[in-house]
Amino acid sequence: MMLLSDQAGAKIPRPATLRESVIEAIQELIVSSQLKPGQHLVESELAQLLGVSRQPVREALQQLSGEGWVDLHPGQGAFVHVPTVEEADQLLAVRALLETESARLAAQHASEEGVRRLRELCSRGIQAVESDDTDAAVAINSDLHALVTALSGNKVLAELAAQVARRVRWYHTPVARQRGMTSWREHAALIDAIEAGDERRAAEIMREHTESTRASYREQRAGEPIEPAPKRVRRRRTRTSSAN
Amino acid sequence: MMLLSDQAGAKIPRPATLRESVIEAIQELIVSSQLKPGQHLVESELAQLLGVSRQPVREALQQLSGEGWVDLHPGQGAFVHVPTVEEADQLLAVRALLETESARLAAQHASEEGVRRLRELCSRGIQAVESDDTDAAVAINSDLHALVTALSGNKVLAELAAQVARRVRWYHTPVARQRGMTSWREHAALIDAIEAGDERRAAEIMREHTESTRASYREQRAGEPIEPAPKRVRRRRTRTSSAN
DNA sequence: CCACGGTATGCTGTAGGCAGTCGACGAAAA
DNA sequence: TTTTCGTCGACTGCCTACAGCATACCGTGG
Repeated sequence: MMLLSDQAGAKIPRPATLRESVIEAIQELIVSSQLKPGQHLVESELAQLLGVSRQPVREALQQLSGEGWVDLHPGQGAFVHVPTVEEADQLLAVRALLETESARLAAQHASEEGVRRLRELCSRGIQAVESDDTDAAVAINSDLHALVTALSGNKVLAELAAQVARRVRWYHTPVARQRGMTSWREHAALIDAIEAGDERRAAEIMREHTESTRASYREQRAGEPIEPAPKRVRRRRTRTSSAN
Repeated sequence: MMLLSDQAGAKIPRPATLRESVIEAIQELIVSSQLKPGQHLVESELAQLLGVSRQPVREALQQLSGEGWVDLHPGQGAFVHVPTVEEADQLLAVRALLETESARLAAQHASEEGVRRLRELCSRGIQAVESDDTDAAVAINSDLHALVTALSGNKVLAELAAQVARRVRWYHTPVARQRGMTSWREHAALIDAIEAGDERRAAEIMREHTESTRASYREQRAGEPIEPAPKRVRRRRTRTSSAN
């Protein structure tokens, strides 16, 4: 009987509700800048674009609003959230805080199995950097941080950290690519500390690690004040609606 | 012209969208235990109960799921989240973390005006305790903590803290009432530290303050293992639907 | 008596449609 | 020319309706 479903974590790629698909699609459109900050998101347009009805789009927009991707103005609709430099810094500060605590707890609770998986990810990350595969490096970096939060044993903390991390990635994806190999040396040191159960050191390393990311963001923000003035405005009504 | 709308914060009591009203209504039903943990929330029933259509209810449930009040199981519907002792502890830990950092930042940035408002709340809280008005005391306590997070100057942090605080309140409303006057002495000390700009002391006081709440929760949890075994199950189908 | 498959039912997920509302545009008045 | 009011258009918010699915019931066979 129980032959099936024993394979833990081997969940069938659920047909996933349309809502979830739409959420991911819109997130993708936002991070890829196809939807620009401040832009008015018209439900019917998105619906048509994605080939679904308005309802899943509505629900997706609301969920995205809950995670800070879009701003919902009652009676007016949804607008892509305009990332402020200030807000990005605050986000990075919160991330630093959450991940530092995660590292501390991970040092307390991490199992050998967990440490093994950390090392696995770390070596794969270094490999990716050496072969200049920055995309992979960034992805593995995220996985590693996510694993640290998971190993903290505090699910609430892990979930919050994950949410913040997602937003951070949108705000300054390019920055993450800059620190290169240095970052992975810090990762290795972090794992050592976790394995040794040295919570103080683990926390300190993670703190410096995340704060240096924050500093690196602050440095580069001089060059690009993000966007000039993306005023939130309902899209002008198409005068001559001939050309669609 | 600009005569109106100068009065800051005097926003017209919006007719509020149905969705928001429904969200608050369901939250109220949950905290008041009219909807029990693990219970299957049928959209059409809630809709009828609240006198609205299914759509606002759906949207409300999804938003509530995002904030951890209900769990959404695709294809099965929404279930009231079952609060675990373990999870409550984790939530309190996260709250302690967020508020400690808030206190530290507040000590750095708080204005005189802010400190004044803190003292105002503190004295009102003491007054409430002295007149045995626990409800008011709890409310003022929340306001005070919220104000501290606001004074941190980090909006992201404040928002996260607020979200966590809301959930905490559901998990152990009764506990908060126990610590009485002690809690308010700690508040006063905290405000002193913030006014003095002593971030280290402010953080330490807040840490002890929130951690003692956590400890107080842990102590009392021996008596009531919350609920026996509220299995998540779809409600049985009504055999004879005669009696509607 | 237990196990298994068929059937019915209630629910969710999605679509389409209607009314209310908000903003923009343009004309009239100062 | 500048300000104010009326009108129009489009979009959101909500409701109703339908299809698909997962579960519970129940008869039949071992």
